[in-house]
Amino acid sequence: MDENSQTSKGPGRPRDEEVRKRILTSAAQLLEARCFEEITVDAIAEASGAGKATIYRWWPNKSAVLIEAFRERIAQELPIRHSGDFRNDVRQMLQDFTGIIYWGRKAKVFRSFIAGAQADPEIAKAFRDSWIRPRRAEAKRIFERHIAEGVADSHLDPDLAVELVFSPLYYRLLTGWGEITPEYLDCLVDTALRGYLPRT
Amino acid sequence: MDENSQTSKGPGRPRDEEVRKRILTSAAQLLEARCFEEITVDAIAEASGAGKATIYRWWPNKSAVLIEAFRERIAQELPIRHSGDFRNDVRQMLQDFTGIIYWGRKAKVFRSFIAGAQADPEIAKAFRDSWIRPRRAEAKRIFERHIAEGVADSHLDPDLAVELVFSPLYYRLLTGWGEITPEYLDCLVDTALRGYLPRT
DNA sequence: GAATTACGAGACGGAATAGTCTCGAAAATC
DNA sequence: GATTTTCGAGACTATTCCGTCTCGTAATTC
Repeated sequence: MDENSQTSKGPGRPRDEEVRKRILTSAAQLLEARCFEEITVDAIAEASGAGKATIYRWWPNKSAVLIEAFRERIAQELPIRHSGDFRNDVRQMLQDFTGIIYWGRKAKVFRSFIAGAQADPEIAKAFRDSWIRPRRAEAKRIFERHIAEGVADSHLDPDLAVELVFSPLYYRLLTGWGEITPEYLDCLVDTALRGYLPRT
Repeated sequence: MDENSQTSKGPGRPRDEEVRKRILTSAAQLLEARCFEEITVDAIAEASGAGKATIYRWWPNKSAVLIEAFRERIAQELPIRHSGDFRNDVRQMLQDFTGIIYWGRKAKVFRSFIAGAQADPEIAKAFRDSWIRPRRAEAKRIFERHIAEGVADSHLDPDLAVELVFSPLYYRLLTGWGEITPEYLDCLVDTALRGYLPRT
């Protein structure tokens, strides 16, 4: 953040932004294969073709590199589709989400990050800020929309509703109890949504 | 398991079962304070007053000690109370559960174990077998009972119902998003159970 | 009492790795 | 061209910790 301002200040060779990007890309790729603890600074250096000293010139320590790699390369936007149908929207949302954190290439990254978060508050905060918060906000909007349209119960707390449908996915990802299949998502949506419809 | 049979076989000093218990107790205590990776065999030896060689005579490696400590000292039974009232039973179940994994002294152990499970399938299996499976079975019985009595919907899948109410607790434990308060449990039960009542 | 095995204490080997430092070359300012 | 800073490469320091081994002692069998 502050380092960038030095880039074109005084004399001396300017810092190479390309190197920084290469390091982040390599770090993100390593996160897809190994867990947080298993990734070494030497491995990041070798994979990116950078020197270790260069890595430590951009970041204060290993965690900082991996956290920024997560923020910039992993936790990207997840476009939310709005079909108009309540059940469809929720179902689609869960499927897209599962595609990223469970079925996809990056599933290991999420497991690894949540694992790391248990011992390191910095990692926990980064995970919440750059992944959970935006995802919750998007999902909440869907529920609010359907509540406003009268499709969902007006007494429904959209925050809680989001939490209720998404947490089973984290549960299965992290405990390994049961698989997440499309059929499972169907059951999940059916069961959860029954309580969200307006009372007759 | 097999070692025990040697205890009173041939000549030589018999193995001291008390030492084994002391080691497990110390390991369990250490789990309450530090995370899985931070606990060293030396620390277990020092805390229990045992020699390192003795530890390695009982277990093949560090993980095995901690896993057995978890199984024998942490994941104990959680008595389920049955009041007869559907909502009460579920509410009480969630509260007792939260008391152990979130509010209690042992909360760190659970976070640590689930973290460890992400990188080590042995830990994952131990956690599922000695904690998740029995807990799910107990909770399932409660739902089945109320389904049989007609209080809960006959179409309700008890397994899925259990998963839906418990996973938000794991979610908050592991992500640190939001606290688990008694009020939160109330909302959770209210919202989740709305979908579980018989259709009119 | 001879043989055998477990015990506590702790030395030891061996491997891994975070972060620093050194070096010569490259790229910028003045 | 002198100076300054970054770069890649990798040596180096310092630490940590698992698992084994040794030693003297205690407990048990035969």
